[in-house]
Amino acid sequence: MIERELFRAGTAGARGCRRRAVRVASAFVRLATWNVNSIRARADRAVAWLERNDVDVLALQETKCRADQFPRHVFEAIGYEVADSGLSQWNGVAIVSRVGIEDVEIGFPGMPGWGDPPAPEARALGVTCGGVRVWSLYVPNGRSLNDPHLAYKLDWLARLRDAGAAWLEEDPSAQLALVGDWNVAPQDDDVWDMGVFADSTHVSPAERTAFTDVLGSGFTDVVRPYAPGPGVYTYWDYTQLRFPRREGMRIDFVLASPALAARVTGARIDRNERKGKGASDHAPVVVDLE
DNA sequence: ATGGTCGATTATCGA
Repeated sequence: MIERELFRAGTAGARGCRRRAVRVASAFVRLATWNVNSIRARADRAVAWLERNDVDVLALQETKCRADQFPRHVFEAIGYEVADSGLSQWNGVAIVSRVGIEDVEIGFPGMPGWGDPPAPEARALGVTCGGVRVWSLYVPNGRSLNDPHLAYKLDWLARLRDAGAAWLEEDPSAQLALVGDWNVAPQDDDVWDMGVFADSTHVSPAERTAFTDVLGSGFTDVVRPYAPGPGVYTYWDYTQLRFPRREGMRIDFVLASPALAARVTGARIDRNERKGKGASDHAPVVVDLE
């Protein structure tokens, strides 16, 4: 981080200039994802968190606002660009970046829809930031094991796997990040008590297989090695005193392509951000790159 | 005690 501050401040000496030559190819170093549960309710908190944590690119989920309602100005005021999927009052995602945003794409190729508008494609937003393709994803909630929303969720994940495989086939050296709220707890340790989830979504074999299939198409969970369980979660229900009781779920993930995974130097889940009045029910997940 | 809490849109619904 010291090197990086020198680089940004332009105060590095001759030795720093050599570092700069190396750093040019690595346009950003800190990537995060956060289900904010309404960006309007959380704008001040999100801005304070960004500044405190020196984050370059932040993918947001559950923005819960139309494009015209997104509080762009508060992010632009601190030097971030904003891309917003903008179509849904409920399921929207966004990406804010201080290293620029290019090639904005709403919805991934083959992404299935659900019913009528508000547009289901708002669940996925792809942008390129500093040579890294970042997808902010809000995977559908299956609601319950017999609900047609679960079949939709499984289809959605299967199509995402297909898209991911196609991107990597086209360019095996691509730096791709699939980040967001996956609404899947892939391992038993990713919930506090499997007994509670016996007949619930998020832990069903079908959902876990769908998630694992995305990994199988060439992606890696780059956070788990730096934040191993058990007892490590990214979400705690507002009800039932779940957070103080440490009863949560690990359902937010950063999946990286091989070229991007090779750049990862660290990761953490910011559990502190779940504390206090005005918190989202999800914690931010942060990945450092070199 | 079969709820408990948020958020958005308006007495419910989704998470």
